[in-house]
Amino acid sequence: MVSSQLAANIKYFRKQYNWTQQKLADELKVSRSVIAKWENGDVLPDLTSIIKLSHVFKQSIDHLLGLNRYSNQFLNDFQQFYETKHDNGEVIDESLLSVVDYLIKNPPLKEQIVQLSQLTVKQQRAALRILKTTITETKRL
Amino acid sequence: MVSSQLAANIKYFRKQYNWTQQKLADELKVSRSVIAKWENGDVLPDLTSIIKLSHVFKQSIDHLLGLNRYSNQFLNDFQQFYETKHDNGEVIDESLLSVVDYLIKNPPLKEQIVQLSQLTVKQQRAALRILKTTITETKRL
DNA sequence: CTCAAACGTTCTTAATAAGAACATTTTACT
DNA sequence: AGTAAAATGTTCTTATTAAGAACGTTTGAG
Repeated sequence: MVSSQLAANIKYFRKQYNWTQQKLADELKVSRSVIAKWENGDVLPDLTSIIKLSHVFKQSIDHLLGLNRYSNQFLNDFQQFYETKHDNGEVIDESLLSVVDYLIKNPPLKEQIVQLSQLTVKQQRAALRILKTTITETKRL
Repeated sequence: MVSSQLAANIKYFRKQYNWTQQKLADELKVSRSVIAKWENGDVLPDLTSIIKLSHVFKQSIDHLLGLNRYSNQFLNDFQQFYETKHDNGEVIDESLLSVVDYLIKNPPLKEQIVQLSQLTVKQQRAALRILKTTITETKRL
């Protein structure tokens, strides 16, 4: 009940990699049966295993646990820093801060944005439309 | 040995809040003695307690554990700035700030990322794959 | 210097994760 | 559909280890 997402996420990410439970067990150096138990929510992985999971799946632990909160400490620092860089009165809005935090936890997404920024303006607009539709449709499911 | 930082961080954040071990224990609803053991690295908090710690201290779990995988490239001034705030040597990745600049100039994209972040992890992964494919294909034209 | 609050340690108990072995389900192939 | 093999789920036992209580030690304000 700590994190019902964890079980599902382990299974999900394992499948993303096309791994069997045995393969994942080998990666983490644990028995296969315990993987089954993690994925079924019978047992919570101990901290060592959670850290290993976050490594092999390249996910932040918070993400793995399905906790999408962010570090206010970091955001405060970022805001402070950013304001000193743009002390001409440019305003940062709240959502930018949460987006930044989100991107930090999702390097693959950040990388795509880098790629996106290198397209032509026209291509960027097209890609944005597709993204928007994708998200809208996903939410309707 | 999992994370020697955790012990120090618990103590550090507790002191930031000017809390006694007893106060923290009350917040987490655990005994005070176990807090002492956490802070001295004698014992690792279980997952439930770790999640609670990340809540009361408003820190991401990765941050609390002292795991920072975005460690190699950091924009120099932000790194300096950040290091003066946290002298524990944690880092953020370099392309982040340029991405931020890009997002500031593209509020619609920023808004889509906000939307994206509110989907389930699974949906996020799916959407990201679509975005990735979109960009890759666009570049081939 | 004192004593009270904060913190550290030891010992025991309880909780729970790990692994092995066995059972079931799913998949691939005919 | 039928079958064998691979993949996954479950049970039971053992071992690990965290939690709490009680006691000991340090620290700091006066």
